[in-house]
Amino acid sequence: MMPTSSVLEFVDVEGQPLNALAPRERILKTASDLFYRFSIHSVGIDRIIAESGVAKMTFYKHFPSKADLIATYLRYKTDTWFQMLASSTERAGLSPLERVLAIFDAMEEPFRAPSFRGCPFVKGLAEFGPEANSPDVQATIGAYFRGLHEFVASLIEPLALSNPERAVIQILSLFQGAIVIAQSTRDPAIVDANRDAAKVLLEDGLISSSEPGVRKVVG
Amino acid sequence: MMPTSSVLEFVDVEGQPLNALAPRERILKTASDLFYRFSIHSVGIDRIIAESGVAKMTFYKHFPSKADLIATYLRYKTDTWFQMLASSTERAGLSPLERVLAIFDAMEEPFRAPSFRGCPFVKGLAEFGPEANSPDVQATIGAYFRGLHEFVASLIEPLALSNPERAVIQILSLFQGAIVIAQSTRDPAIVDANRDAAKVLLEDGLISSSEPGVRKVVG
DNA sequence: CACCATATAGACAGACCTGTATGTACTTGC
DNA sequence: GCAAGTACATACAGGTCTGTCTATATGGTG
Repeated sequence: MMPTSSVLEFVDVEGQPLNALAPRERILKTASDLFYRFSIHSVGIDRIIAESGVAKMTFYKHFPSKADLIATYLRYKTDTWFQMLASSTERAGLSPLERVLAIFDAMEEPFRAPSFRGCPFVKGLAEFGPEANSPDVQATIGAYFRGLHEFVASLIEPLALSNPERAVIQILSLFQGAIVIAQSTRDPAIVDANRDAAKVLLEDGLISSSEPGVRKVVG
Repeated sequence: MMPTSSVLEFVDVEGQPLNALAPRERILKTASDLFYRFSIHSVGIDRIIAESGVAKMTFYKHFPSKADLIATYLRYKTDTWFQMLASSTERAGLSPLERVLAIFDAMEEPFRAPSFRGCPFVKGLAEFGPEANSPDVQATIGAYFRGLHEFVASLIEPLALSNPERAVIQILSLFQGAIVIAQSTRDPAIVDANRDAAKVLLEDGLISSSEPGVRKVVG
């Protein structure tokens, strides 16, 4: 299916009010907002249907079950988040080190948004842990964390550190930790603090190559 | 063992089978286990009552509402967790720097436990965020995060860093980040990695006094 | 023994949950 | 105009949720 245009061909404009979108997008946007603001278990199908202005049968035509909607919601969050990370890290003129640090810049804008409520995947894992019975949802969450790990690893690899895997989990910790701190204290200063911390760690001999000063480089 | 006494009156019998405990303790232990393993919203009162082998009226005599039980559960987790942190950081012979790093040692054992499911308060915040309608629960979660912040601040204060507040949130990030990483990857190596990262950061001129090489305390 | 606090057992109300069923209106292509 | 596809509106089934109710059993203390 094409994005929004398969049914209503004139609704190709982004940022339209909800009732101008095709039903499937209305449902997904409404669910995404409600799941993130509140939590997944505490938001029922009926509410999503009511707030998206859709009939119940229409909902179940597009999403066979609530679990299906949840997984779609998490994939949607994954896509948009990785796009933000990519656009931050792929800006022209960044050195390999700066590219790693750019993931912290990507957080700044979301943190300042009043609607910020933490990491959707940490929240998802809180509600759908190993003992849950929703393979689709759990797989989507797992895919995000693996994807993030690989993404950071790919950024760190060009630095040619002596212990890159260790650096990856340290940077990931600063990254995920920043989200938790920002969520609980609402202080965006954590972004600068952790970007600097990451810089120190990456430049430090502990995790970089044992000969300080030898950097493999790029421009 | 006294700090927990507000919640647990006669817990001198650790490790006893559930049915040897008083009803209130049976309820709290069962609820604690279920809330943490699954999630709070997905575990109903009926299940807690069934698994703790208690009558419904007995439950509502000890806990006026489910929200009351949840808040008590979180206070119980707060108490036990701060006790672990205290016992790790107050060991004899530790330098001020080592005391800060000791909070990472405290995580190691919980991480290796098969029952480890992440931070109960991050999970709690995922289910009872700012828009929830459970003041008691939200207050308990907020109290934990403030308490942890103050605890780390009190450990860092003796180091006499030039920007202690910045160091506090960096260490907190490594701490909370380690929990998230451990939860999603199940790799306890994150503990050593982040303890070392914290050491580097604390010893680095960036967050210690601005004249590199001049270290106020440490040791 | 009587008294009382505390426990168990289980029915019940009222709300909410997911998912299905029924029927109707609107648009589009032939 | 007609058939097919899509969406809307609403009722309903069957289950679960929290919290209340009644009735009964037990154990310690006077």
